[in-house]
Amino acid sequence: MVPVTIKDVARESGVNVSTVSRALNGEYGVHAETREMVAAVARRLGYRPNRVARGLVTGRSHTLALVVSDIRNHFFSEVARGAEDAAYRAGHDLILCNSDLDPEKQMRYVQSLLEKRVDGILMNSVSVLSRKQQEQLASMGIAIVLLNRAAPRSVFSTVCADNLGGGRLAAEHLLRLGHRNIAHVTGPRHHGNMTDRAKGFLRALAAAPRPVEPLVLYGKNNFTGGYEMGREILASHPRITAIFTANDIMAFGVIRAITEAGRRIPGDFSVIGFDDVELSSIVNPPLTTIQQPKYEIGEAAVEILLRHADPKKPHPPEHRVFDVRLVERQSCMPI
Amino acid sequence: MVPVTIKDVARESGVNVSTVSRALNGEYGVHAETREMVAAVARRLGYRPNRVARGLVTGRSHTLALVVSDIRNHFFSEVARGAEDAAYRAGHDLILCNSDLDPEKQMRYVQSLLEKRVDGILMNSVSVLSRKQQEQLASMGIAIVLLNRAAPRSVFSTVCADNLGGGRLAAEHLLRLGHRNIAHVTGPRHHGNMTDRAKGFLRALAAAPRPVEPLVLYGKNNFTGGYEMGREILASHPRITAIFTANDIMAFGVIRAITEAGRRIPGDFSVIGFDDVELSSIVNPPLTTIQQPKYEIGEAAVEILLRHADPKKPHPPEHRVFDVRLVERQSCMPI
DNA sequence: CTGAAAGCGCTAACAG
DNA sequence: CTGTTAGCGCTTTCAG
Repeated sequence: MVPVTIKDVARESGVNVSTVSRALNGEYGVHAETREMVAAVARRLGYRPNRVARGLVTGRSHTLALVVSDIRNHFFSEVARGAEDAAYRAGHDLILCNSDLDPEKQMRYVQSLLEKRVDGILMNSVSVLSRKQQEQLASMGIAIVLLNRAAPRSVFSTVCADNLGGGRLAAEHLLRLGHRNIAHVTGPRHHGNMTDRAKGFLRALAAAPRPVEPLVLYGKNNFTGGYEMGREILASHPRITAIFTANDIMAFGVIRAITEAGRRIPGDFSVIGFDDVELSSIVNPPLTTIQQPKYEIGEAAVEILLRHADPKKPHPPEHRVFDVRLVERQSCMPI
Repeated sequence: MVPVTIKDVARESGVNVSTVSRALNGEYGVHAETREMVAAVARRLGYRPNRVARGLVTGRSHTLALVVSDIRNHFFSEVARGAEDAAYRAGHDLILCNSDLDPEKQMRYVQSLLEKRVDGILMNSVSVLSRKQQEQLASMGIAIVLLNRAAPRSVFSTVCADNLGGGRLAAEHLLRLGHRNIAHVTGPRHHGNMTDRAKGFLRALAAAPRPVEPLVLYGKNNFTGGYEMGREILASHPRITAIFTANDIMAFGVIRAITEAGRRIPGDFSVIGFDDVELSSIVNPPLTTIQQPKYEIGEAAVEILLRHADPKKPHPPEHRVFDVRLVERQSCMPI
């Protein structure tokens, strides 16, 4: 129960602790026999190196952290899985933090992670933070990768999907189907990713041969928000025939509002979402949506993080953007 | 960039490091003035205590780990959120591990976590492990809480929902609606929780005034599994009017098979699930299901873990079972 | 190839 | 109330 240390192994095998250390870490300059003997003793004693102690001297904890708003959000659990797999492959652990997008909480987490000497932090978004907090973050001397759109001037590395392109894809699809009375249902203003989706969408609609100007509704970026905005469309905007929502969950809310009112999808309304959440293929009707590679985003973020984790050789920030694609299912039809 | 240590603070404030330590940790026996002075210096220098150094001497890392099969599973992301919140409140961090139910991988994780000196491990299930591996685990001298049914003889603490009772609730509901040709769609045999759900279900059906013996189908416990078994029911068991699935995702698969065949829910088939996943209220029709308190399970598991984390005062294993409840939505109707 | 020794940053007796 | 002194378990010069 009381853990066996490197000293015990040294004593038991009649060599010095430094030799044990070298032998076990496969360093150069240990006689093969010695190495094997030490290894045998270590195994016999059930020796487990104490990584905390090692971390203290090497300065590297082999631990990364993932700060998301809420792991229950399917997007983040996908990202988390990709990140954890990548971290695992590299021999690192991943600490999970839920910030609820609360700036205070997010900063507290970062402080605490810094005290734990994590090698790097993977963060949801930093847009809720004040300018000052962001500068503070940047000056902390820890590797940080952000999970949102590339801000070219940002000192942080970023990984995200091509939200702009995704918005465009959605617009082109609706246009192609002949819709001209179109609504865009999105989250709060200035929500980084969603803003880009809206921007790509609006631009593509404006660039059409016969430009269309959609109705844009802002609300909560969840099921309830979608539901509420769906009801508003039903009540006040009778000409709308197609709706693009900034994420799938909002689409589900919109769909609920519509079907509840006895209207049909895609018969009366075409709706297209964004994300391609697991359940998008399961709902009825299956949702046409823009897919973004969530797992790969998590993986890539960790890979970048690891590349930047060594404070001795600084890298310039990297910005990686993943392509998205249209997944046609059954929630859209020609006008 | 080079971190400031307790020594720097000591030098700068003209006291000994031990005084700094005491002052900053709010221990007894430090002159109020001294404490404030030290605190001021620490703040000015931007001192951040190095927790790994502290952990080395105190023997406590203030880190817990959560080993689940896959965080993308909604059940686990709920549990993870509850666990993380509880850990955060207690000043602990949570390391996330995905085992894919692979015994080797699971044991490797545990080894690695042990080397990191985590204070406790919260684990999915241990049933995939061999008897020998389980004993090994138990003898490692680390606090472990399991997320599955209470095995009274188990040396591990456990937290789970009342799966037996949940199965019973489902049976009673279907019986109450007048169904007598009933199927149970479940996962692989010997899947701990699901086995209990089946058991509770079968018992309640057998205990009815006019006992009914259901058709029981085993398959993959995911959407595809549900879909396949749904098709089998359609093809080979024409008399079935009600289906209880061992989880919601399988219910979605069953529903898909049924609606795809042009049959209606709840008109032709009543279906009831288990879990009350977020999207159960979103699908069409909204799914009647047995709700288990996922978030609370995660919370409780961490609380127990923390209680057991101090190796100096051992506790006997705790077994906590959470009540479940029937959530009536629109996927069931009287025969 | 191996041992001795220093020290990572911090806490915890033990004196004073 | 505060300073001195040992380490925690490990890696890493530096000698030998």
